[in-house]
Amino acid sequence: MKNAEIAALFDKMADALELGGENRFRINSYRKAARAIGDLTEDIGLLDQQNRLKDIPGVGQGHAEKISEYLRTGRMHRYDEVMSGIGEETVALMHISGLGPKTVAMLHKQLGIVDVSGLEKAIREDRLTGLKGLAGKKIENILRGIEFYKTSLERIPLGVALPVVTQIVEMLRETPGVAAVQPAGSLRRMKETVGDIDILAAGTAGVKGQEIIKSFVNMPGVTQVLAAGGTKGSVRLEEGFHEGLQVDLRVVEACSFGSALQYFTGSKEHNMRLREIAKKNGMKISEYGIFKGDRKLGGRKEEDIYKALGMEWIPPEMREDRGEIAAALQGRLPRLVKADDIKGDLHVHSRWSDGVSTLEEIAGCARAQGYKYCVVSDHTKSTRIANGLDERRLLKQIKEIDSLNKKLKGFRLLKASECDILSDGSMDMPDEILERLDIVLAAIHAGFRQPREKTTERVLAAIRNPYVNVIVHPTGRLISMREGYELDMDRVMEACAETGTALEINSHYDRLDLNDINARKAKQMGVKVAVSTDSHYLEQLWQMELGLGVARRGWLEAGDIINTYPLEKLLRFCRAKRKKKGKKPAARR
DNA sequence: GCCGTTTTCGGCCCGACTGTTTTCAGTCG
Repeated sequence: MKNAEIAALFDKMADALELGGENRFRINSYRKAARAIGDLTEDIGLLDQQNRLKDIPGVGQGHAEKISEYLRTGRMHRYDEVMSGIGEETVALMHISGLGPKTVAMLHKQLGIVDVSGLEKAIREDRLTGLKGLAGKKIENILRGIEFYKTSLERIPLGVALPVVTQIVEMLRETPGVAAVQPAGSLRRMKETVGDIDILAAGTAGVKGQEIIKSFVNMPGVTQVLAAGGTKGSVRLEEGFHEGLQVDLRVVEACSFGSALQYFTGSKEHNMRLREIAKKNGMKISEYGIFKGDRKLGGRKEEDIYKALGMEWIPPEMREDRGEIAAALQGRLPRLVKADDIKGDLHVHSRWSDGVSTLEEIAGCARAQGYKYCVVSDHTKSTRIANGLDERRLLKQIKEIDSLNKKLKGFRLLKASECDILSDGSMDMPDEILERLDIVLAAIHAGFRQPREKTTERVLAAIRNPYVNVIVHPTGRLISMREGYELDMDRVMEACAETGTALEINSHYDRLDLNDINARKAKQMGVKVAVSTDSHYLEQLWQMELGLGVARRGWLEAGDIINTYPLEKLLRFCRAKRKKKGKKPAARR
């Protein structure tokens, strides 16, 4: 799949064009195309073969030709053209906070600066002073930007940012004069990683925004104040919170809290689309409200904005301009799954393998969480490093769970296994043992570097096993650490739909696997999903929240998710596949 | 460079903050 590669090329071309002072709408068309290509679940090569490149939103004749050319020849002459005379490192300078296209272009032209080290040297030699718009403070800011750029290029996993935000929000709630506080931005949209944190606050009557901003930038943990005006404060945090993490606070009047929340939640693409619609209807949206002429139609609540535009309120997780606006206009938004729809966790490890808790502790904690059941799914023997169970130990665990269940009323521990899919596609446990389990999870834990075709066949073999109910962490990716294994997701999902096998959204903050795009694809292909935490200690059970975020970003409803089912229905789902045993699945295409 | 209830040309979101300026440009989200 060349999708990511091509998306990156379009992004780089957009940067280079911006640097060249190109028409901003043209630049935007490259960015839009880059994003749409990055979001594709289909192989862009396949789309090209089927002459469907122009079906991609934002890809017209011109972009389609560039993509085709690249797929055919491995080159894109437009790329070479826009990058001629300018290096990738120079283009990357624009990503330094405080530097934009104008300044980088000027530095390049007047001082011949082409990369970060050249820029640092020029600053040391004081060669920037005297250039138009550059003086003491500005240069100081650029230096700080360079420092930050060098230390932290990566976005932070949602699961790391969320606890930090909770802490800051609590601190703000206790600040005198604060009437309301709410996280916004990509964090509120539950995006898997966040670049910075946006928080919105409203003051009580008579309190000046400046006072709230002042307490915000003076809170403990702040190492650097980037801005401190009357409506906006921006800081970086020290280690302990998360070194270098940027947090922005906006303060608005209560009468604009909803419109500001809508605005600062984004995404940018979603908001741009809304504003287009507003404009067509003679309205205007800003963070202060929605207006027709001088008349304010609303802004106190977020719903006001959507209502004025004739649509339902759209849940934050859906606001990515992926069709949610059309759905809202037609009143066809899905009723997204909610936390209290979840009846149990389908993937938890005990101390029998590499977890730390006993069976009793897991049962107690899951029950306290309000769950009706919980799956104990320890590793199998091939995963030696995790103390995987062999047949004898698994049989022993089954016995223990049976006897424990007799003592539990209104709650059940489910007997299970996170069984390895071996490199030849066979299972790490014989069918006679799997048959004794309530539910069987299957996973790849080794042999990541197999070619796409081989890995796909391996997973398909597991899906065809009549006892396997869920393929867990299906792509094996670790966020910003490891790409997943190569897998033909179309064939995997077809086979899942056909056999009644579910795919997991693994909620561990490093995984979130399936991701949002694949989760939505699963639904479209009629595949059921399991949202589970893969907890190894009980303090991780909260991460269900992260997996639910992914599910909601994938437009999933309770009915799409098997652990919203009551116990009996879940067990029926698992047994149904066994009954199909003997029926040969259709030959692969 | 894309797109079409504005339809093959003329649009394409909007405002705040900073640091520089002497009325505003650049950057950011």
